[in-house]
Amino acid sequence: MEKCDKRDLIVRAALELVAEQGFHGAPMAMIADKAGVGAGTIYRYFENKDALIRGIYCMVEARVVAAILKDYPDNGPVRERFMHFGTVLVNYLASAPLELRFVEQFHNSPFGVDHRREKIFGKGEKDIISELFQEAIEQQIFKPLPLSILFALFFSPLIDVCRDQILGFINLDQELIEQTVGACWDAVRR
Amino acid sequence: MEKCDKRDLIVRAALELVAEQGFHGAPMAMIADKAGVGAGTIYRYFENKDALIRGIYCMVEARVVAAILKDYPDNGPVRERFMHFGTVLVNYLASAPLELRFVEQFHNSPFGVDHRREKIFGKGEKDIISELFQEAIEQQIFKPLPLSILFALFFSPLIDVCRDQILGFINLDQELIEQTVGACWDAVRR
Amino acid sequence: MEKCDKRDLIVRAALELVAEQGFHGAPMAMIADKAGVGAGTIYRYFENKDALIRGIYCMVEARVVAAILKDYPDNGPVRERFMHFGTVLVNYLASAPLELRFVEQFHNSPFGVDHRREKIFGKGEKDIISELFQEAIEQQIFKPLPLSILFALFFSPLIDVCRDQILGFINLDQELIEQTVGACWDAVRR
Amino acid sequence: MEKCDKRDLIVRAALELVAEQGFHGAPMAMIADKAGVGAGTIYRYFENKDALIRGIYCMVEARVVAAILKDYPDNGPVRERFMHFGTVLVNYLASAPLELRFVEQFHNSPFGVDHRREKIFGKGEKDIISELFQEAIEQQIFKPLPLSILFALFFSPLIDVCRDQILGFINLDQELIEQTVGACWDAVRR
DNA sequence: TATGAATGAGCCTTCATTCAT
DNA sequence: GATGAATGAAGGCTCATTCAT
Repeated sequence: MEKCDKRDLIVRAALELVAEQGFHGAPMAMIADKAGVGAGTIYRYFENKDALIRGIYCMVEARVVAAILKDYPDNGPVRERFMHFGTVLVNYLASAPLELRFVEQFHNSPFGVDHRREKIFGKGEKDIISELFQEAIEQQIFKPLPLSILFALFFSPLIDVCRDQILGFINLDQELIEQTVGACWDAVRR
Repeated sequence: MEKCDKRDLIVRAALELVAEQGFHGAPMAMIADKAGVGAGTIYRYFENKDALIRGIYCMVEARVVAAILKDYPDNGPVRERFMHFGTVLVNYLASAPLELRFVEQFHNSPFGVDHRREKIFGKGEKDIISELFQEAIEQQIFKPLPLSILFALFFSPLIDVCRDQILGFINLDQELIEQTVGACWDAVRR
Repeated sequence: MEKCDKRDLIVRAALELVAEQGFHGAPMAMIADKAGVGAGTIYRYFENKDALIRGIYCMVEARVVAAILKDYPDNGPVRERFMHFGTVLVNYLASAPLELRFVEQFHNSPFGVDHRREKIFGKGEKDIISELFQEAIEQQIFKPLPLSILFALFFSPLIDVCRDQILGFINLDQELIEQTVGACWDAVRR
Repeated sequence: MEKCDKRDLIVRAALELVAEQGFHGAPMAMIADKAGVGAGTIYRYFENKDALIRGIYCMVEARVVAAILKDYPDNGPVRERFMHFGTVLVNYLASAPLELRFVEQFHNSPFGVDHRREKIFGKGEKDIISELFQEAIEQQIFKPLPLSILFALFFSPLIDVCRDQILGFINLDQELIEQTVGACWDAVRR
């Protein structure tokens, strides 16, 4: 319990610092300080800073997936399920600035590329989202494009929009979110 | 001549290093080394590392814009002009891995946010692309969404796709490019 | 204990280097080396080089004041008290070459001017020496001159003499010291 | 002519920068800039930075001596001649902040010590001031103290007072100057 | 297990000096 | 003679990581 507790404190502190200040602004000592633990303690839970960063990413990813899958309309029509994905994703990220900023930092770094490579060429345990895309392609609901292009068409704009919302460049409301997700749907559907 | 020569060597070296190794992997000494100049020389051309990075970004941005505007069908129908933008952009970026990787590093950093803020809230000298978007909105060709959302819908997937191409995750050909750009068009058009 | 130990080692090393080689001749790395600590360790005890220098100065000043106040004839006649100040000061400084050289370096530097300004215009917590001067002025024992001029008349020659002694330009003994301090007394007294 | 002109420009620029910013604040490039010459040009007139500094000191010293000897009452009584030295010196230095600040920088540095050593133990070309001190000692007007102590008693306070005037810590007028020089006379006379 | 002082390699930047023009 | 771009050693400082307690 203790162990998990500290680990969590460390992760939270690092997440916040990286999100707000970038990797540069998150030295281990500062993370430890913010977490209220000794600097050396971090190394009990993570082999080194890279491992810590990757650990945080996994956690964030898991949370996002969990959010998306909550109330997921398993048996609804394809469009409804995609709209669910999109709106929940935007609602989640737009209200989780730290997670979003962190993820963006992560994606552009040696980490990001490796992680993406792993994901695409890796053992490929089927996840529910990929499956849904696959299904939509097979049912000829989606354009006959490679999976990763469809991913880009559907998710990239949403993440960008969340970032702009967080940075105060736009002001999302539910209607705007639905319109935007709808636009992404238009991009992928036949 | 000499002067331009050195400046250019420095820029190329820095671009390459940042693109391949990230900001972390591009210390000034290494940039100087790769450029074949003394470490101090960089500071004759750029006030400091930040200025160097920003300088490179501006150069890359200018090049991309130049590429996009080449053979731009000024008087063609809106859709044709957008397709031109999209395909030229993808062709350019997919064949310019260093520029693309650099730009992505740049966008996620204090630099990037500042730059974006400047662009959105700044003096706002009308650029040709914004004008085209504006026009398409007014003509009710585009969905009635904020400009920055339309930008995200149209450009984000394209850039993501270029990245995947460069990293070898997909294999673009002209047909695929056109289909992808077409999908982006579907996202923004009414 | 450990902490004080290292801090002290650093201070000693810096004092010695600055005294012997000037500020220029005392890079942080060399100080660390001489102190037998890592370069980074210095920054655990002092925010930066400036703070280190100022810290040393305060320490030296405190030591000098302590030396001067030892056996101070609180209730003796004014002249005796001044002679005490002068002779003890010279004896102390003439036997503390490092302190003296350091203080001289310090006085001529941005530090020195700031420190002097602070002292003269600052909150002005009354120190025992200023009080004694004030008393001597009020009792019309001293010439009616501004305090800082009296300070100069009494202390400047003494410090100069100490420096010459240390540099081997003269050879002080107790008699000479007393004669010199007596001369300074002649300068300030009516 | 040209040559002397440039040399002078360089000296003036360096004097000003060193006086105002200290040695740290006077890089060769900045001196060259302020002098309106090329950086390399300085090296035509001075072997290196040290030589430049020493050259400036010699110039300043010569000017001060010249000022002191102007209207020097060759045949006046000893006291009058000393009062002349003192008052002229203070008047000169108090109105020449750059020279004074420079000299103070110079004195506390490897330069200063070497220069002083040279002066005391050097070939010892008799200068007019030393001669006057010597004379006063022999006539038993002065206390029987070593020459360098008498120098310290007479000159140190005056220079200190000038510095305080320049830094705005006191406000000298002719009467105050005379009183102060008089006090210095009291220090050295029997 | 937890700590945090200590480390030292490495970073960005400055600047005295040189040398091709 | 004059220039100033180029150099690279050196400086102040940071920070991931270790280890004695």
